[in-house]
Amino acid sequence: MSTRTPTSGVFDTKTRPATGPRVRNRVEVGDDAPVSISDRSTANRSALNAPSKSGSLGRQVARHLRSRIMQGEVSPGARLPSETEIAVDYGVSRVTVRTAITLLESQGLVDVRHGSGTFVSDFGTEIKAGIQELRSITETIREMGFTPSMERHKGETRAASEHESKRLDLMPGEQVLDLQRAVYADGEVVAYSFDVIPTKTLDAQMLERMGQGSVFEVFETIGITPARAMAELHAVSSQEIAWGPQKPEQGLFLLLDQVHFDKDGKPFMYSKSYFVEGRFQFVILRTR
Amino acid sequence: MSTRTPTSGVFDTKTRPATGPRVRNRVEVGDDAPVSISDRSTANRSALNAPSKSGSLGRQVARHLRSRIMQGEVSPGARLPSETEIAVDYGVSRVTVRTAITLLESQGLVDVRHGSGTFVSDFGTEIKAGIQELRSITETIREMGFTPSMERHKGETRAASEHESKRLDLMPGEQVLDLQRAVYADGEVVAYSFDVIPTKTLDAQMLERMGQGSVFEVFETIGITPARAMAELHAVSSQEIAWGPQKPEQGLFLLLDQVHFDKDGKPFMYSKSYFVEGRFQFVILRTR
DNA sequence: ATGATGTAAGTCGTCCTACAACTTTGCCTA
DNA sequence: TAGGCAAAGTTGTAGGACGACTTACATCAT
Repeated sequence: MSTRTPTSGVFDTKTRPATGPRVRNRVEVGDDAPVSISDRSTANRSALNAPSKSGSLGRQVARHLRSRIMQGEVSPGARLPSETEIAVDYGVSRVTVRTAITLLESQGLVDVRHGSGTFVSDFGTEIKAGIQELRSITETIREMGFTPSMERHKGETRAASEHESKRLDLMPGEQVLDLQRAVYADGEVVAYSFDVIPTKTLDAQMLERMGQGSVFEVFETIGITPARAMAELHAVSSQEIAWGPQKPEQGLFLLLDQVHFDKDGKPFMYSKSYFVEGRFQFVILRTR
Repeated sequence: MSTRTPTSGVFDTKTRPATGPRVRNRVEVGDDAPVSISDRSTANRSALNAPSKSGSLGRQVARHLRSRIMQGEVSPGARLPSETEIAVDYGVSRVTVRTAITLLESQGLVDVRHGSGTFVSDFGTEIKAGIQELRSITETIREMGFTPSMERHKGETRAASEHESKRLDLMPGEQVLDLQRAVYADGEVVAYSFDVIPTKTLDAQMLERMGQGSVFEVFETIGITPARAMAELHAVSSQEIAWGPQKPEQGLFLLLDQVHFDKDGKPFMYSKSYFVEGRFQFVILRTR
């Protein structure tokens, strides 16, 4: 933020130096700042190696920028560094930065204005609980600042129903793991989760681990990366869904009925998540 | 449904080998076809002028490609023409095509595979009723293949409530138009819509027109373009919402509680849309 | 015949350079 | 003082080039 005007004023004949209006501290890149790999200017380049080396460079940069924004490094409404600066910073081309920013913009996280700059969306950071980002329930709860936990109510293998077979693209009668769990946030029930997982590609050990932690983590270990989910939304009023002492009185739920696909487009899980109305805020950012 | 047949699809007007080396038995458009507006090779260039000249070139191309895909010009699973071909076809640079395709990919409409091509997502075309695309209810109904209509139940100006003032960023007690309408699809009620619109920037004539057709169209005429909407989802069970002969028995609704913003981030409408459960299918494509 | 292998063409990913279009701001002029 | 001009900074688009990846096909060894 050091505001240093190029006061060198080398040439003041009669017309003022051709200094630009904006007083921003430019870095004078072109002249005396050769691009060195170990240079401070490419500080963020290495940061891409650590956790997020999957996907194209553009996606990696997008992920990294996203996390920086989410952590509040740039406050909502504020301007990001210019595309050129970011490019130098990460040691990539401006094209790559642009694809990254295009992604962030389509997520509603930033707001690109031609001729002016790229700005952090005013409510972009509130979308943490957004549905459109594909992440597990526990992940979402954690990002909202609560402590997630789960209680297994049921976990057995059985034959898939006709409806499930259709959704999961299975042969009739194939075996599936039927997992029923209650999801807690800070000790309060927020959802009841019903997962159906084909057992074909799983061994007994995997099945056991499914019940404990995050189902997605187990899938990761066997090379299945969730890529997309097709979700239907419904309002449900029923007493047949919940259980336990915290069973909600009115039995009103928001149902997320979804099929999960891996990166090859193969369905690998069918889940119905009944969110207790009022205890979990769903937010969607709709864009053009 | 999701039987992944690598369909040789109905995409190009010409036939095309599935994938691979593709010995270029095609028409060799790019070479001897100087960019002429009336030329066949740039047939789609002019198509951009008609209805969708707003936004950057990349967005225009994205919109046009999107509509082509939605109309079934390219069947799900089939490959799109290469980026270079599309670029020639539209008379734009490959950079522009890439930004367009990046947008479509982030919407889950297509699936880009490095070294192979860009493919129409297997379920992308089923997302017509998707929430994340910002469009009016009537628009959505029309895209689903039904005929939309509306019946105004109430339309009066009054002072904004505290809750509404907060959402719309108004001074306490400012005047708003309270619009209550029933939304029909092929003659069947699918939703009850409650819109609240600040009257500050509207004259009497506008207010009258709001009640008739699409509210968004009226906004368009005064230069307000909806850009984003922040929506909350809720399950609601109540007998106080609906009216008329088609009032649903069980009173179960999916509530879309949303604030609409223009391109400058100013809120201009607050609306609660109660969708009758079971009559309207909400689909969300969740991506990483 | 069969299977492995190399090769070539096609396609997306990234880079570079340059310029156009737009926005902001200061300064100058009228 | 009000208005307009100009320059710098920013994003948008263009064109060319090359690398990385995928796939079909020809070739070769077995």
